[in-house]
Order: sequence, then structure tokens, then C-alpha cells
Amino acid sequence: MSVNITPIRVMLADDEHLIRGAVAALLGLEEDLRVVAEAASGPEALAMARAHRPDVAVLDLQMPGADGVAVATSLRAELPGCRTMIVTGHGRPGHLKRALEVGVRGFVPKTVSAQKLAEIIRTVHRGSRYVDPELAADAISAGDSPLTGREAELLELAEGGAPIAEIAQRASLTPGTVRNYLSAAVAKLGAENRHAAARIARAQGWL
Amino acid sequence: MSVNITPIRVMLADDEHLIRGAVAALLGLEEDLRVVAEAASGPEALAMARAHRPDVAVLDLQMPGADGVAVATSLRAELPGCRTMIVTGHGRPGHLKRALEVGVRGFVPKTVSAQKLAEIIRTVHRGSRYVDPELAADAISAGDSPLTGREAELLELAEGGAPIAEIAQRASLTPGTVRNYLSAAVAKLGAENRHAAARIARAQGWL
DNA sequence: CAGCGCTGATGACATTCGTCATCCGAAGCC
DNA sequence: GGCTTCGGATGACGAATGTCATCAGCGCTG
Repeated sequence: MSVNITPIRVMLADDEHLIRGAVAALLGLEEDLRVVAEAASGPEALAMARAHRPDVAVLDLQMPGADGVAVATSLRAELPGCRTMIVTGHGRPGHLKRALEVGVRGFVPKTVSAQKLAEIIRTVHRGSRYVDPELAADAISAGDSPLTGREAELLELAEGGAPIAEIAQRASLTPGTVRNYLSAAVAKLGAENRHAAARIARAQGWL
Repeated sequence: MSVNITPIRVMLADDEHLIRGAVAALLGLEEDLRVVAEAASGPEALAMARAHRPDVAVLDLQMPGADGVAVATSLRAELPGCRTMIVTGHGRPGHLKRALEVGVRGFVPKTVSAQKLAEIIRTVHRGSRYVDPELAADAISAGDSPLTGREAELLELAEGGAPIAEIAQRASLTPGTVRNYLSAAVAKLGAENRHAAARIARAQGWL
């Protein structure tokens, strides 16, 4: 690890200041990494990325404003040279799949050590990909979402426990139609009712 | 800040290795703090505390095995000399209240900086208390749970979207009785059905 | 002791919900 | 062109749910 090579410019985006600061400090100890930007929300991450043009953006999955996958999508369009990776507390299978679809090159849980994270940042910067083995196994065994677009959409509206009438109103649909779609979703997921179905879909990251 | 005073012995418990390691590194830079133990789960935190007898235990609220409040409860009984504090990602009002009831002396969100955390550890060690102002305001405005014991218990069982028959079975109650309690809970919370009520109660930390 | 609140239960009733059959139009594919 | 799939809708039926009244035992409190 030569001292004279240009360091990798890293951006950290995480709403938990404690973690962001601590990780920034630890990564700063690595000679070949330099944390050039930090952000505490989705929109802020985009703004900082535009201003500082990092080589690698390390994004938390759950942030206020816009989640990590959304930020990665925007970054891919705006800064094609910027590699993106996602760090997450509890990673659900569906999230990993969506992340890879929008060009994210790294996906790791927060249970990794800082050393390991530094290595993965290097891996991603090099152009390779890295996905946590355990999350990958979960994603593979979980498979694809069996839900159609509308089914997932209505399940999402049903999540808060709202009655069918309200869901129908918010989706500009007939109550009967809403029941049909939700019934289909419930059957596909093997749930006992729409509320349980919504929980299952959420746990799989299918929402 | 004298170099010669006995350092404060700190234990960190958090299942996210990245955060734990990074915070430990940052706190280690403070002359008067020494991280003497780390744990990644509730039971492990208890075992480490017994072995290393820290002055202050910094506990994450959500850990596998036993949550921060449960660990704090055990620590209070086993190691009365050990002060406890909770660090949490998303703190709900009810959690703060329960934590204070079991003798926790600090309650902060993960959005604080490491410097601030170090200060709070000193404050707690000194015997004072510290509660994040924003979380305190939430807790005050949220007030106490209007739910009776059984109402909360049944709402918890209803959370997964299970049908009433299953809830009744798991609670060893008549389906009719379950409906009555849940109906009362729904009325008290101003919800539209038990599923929405469960969400409301969960958001307030009343479960 | 009388009153009150919590627990537990029963029965009745209206509403909501889940399920199914059926229909239509549009889009996509062989 | 025919077939299938999906979005969207209607109507009907039974089961699950929400609501209410009512009753009874228990423990606490004034």
C-alpha cells in the first residue's frame, strides 16, 4: 500500500452522527482512503456528492428524505464515475436485489468491522463487487417477489391498517377492486389476511 | 482533565460491529475514558459486565437476545455500582419512560457526536442524569399509555396480523373477550381497527 | 362498606373483509 | 388471429370483525 498513490475519495452518508463520525475517523487512519464528504440525509448526500465528486459513496439504507437505493439511483445518473455501496443495519432480501439493479456495487451489514469496510471500499473502487455472503444467501433463498405492481402498491397502502374504503380512495380505485388485489396478494403470500401479508412482504423487502 | 486520575471504565454493547468498534476507538482517544469491554448481544453484555465490572455501561436499545432496557434491569440488580445508559437509533417515548424506571441514567439518540457522547458518559459517571432534549419532549407530549395491561398484551399479540381466534388461543382467552379488549384499545387510541391501533401503540412505545 | 376499575365472559347485531365467479379492455406474445 | 396476463370493475355470499349491553368476581380505595 504505497503512500504516494492518489487516495480514494470517500463520501459517507448516514443519519446517525455517532456512527458517521466514528467511521470517518477510523477510515481516515487508512492511508489510501480520504473521507471528503459526509451527509445526514438523502438530499444532503446528493448535494455533497455533486460538490465533492467522491470516488466511492457509502450510503446508509435508511435515511430521512431519500433512502440509500434512491440516492444511488440518482448518483448513477449524475455521477457515473462514482461507485456506490450500501451499508445497512437489517438488510432485507428485496433491498439487495433493488440495490444491485440500480448499479450499487457493494452491500454490507453494519456488523462488519471498520477494517473489513475499508477493504470493501477498495474492492468497490477497483470496480469489483462485494455482497455480504449471508445477505446474498437470504436474497437467493427468498427469490423474486410474486406480486404484481398494483398488488405491491395496494399492500403498501394497507400497511398502516387502514380500512379498505380509505385505501380505495387513496388509490382512486373501487373498494371491490382493492379487495380483489389484496385477496390475490394474501393468497400468493400464504397469509391469513392483508395485514399479515403486508408484514410478510415488508420483511422480504418486496414493498 | 488530569492524566493521573483513574480512568472511567466503559463497556459498549451494540450488535453493529462497525459502530461499536468505531465508537470504542474514538472514546479511547479520551484520556479519562477506557473501553474495557464490548458486547454484541444482550446476554453477552451481561457476561462481559460480570467479568469486567465497568463503571458505565453504554447499551444499544435493540440487540439480539435481550434489549438494552432488559440488560439495564439485570445490571441494576447484579452490579449496583455500574451506571447504565441507553443509546438508540429511533427512540420512542415509551422506551425512555421504561428505561428511566429501571434506573438508566442516560438516554441519547445515535445522532449525537462522539464528543458529546464522551461528555455524557462523564456526566452519568458523576451520578447525574442526561436525557436527550428532543426525546424528552416527545416523551412528555406523548404522555402515559392509556392502555391497561391486558389491552397492551393483546395488542401485541394482534400486531402480526393474526386472526382473533389465534390471539385468543395464544392468550388462553375466549374470542369474545379478545374482541372486547381490542375494541377498547381501538377506542382509546382513536384507531380505525386493531391493526392501526397496534401501529399507534408501537410507535409510542406502549407495547 | 360501598364504589370503582380491571379482568373475563356471553350474546346480539351491523359492518367489514375475504373469496369467488364473471366480465371488459388493453397489451404482449406465438 | 388467438392466447395469455394484467389492470379494473361488479355482484354475491359467508366468515371475521367491531360495537354494544350486560353480567360477575376480584382487589383496591375512600
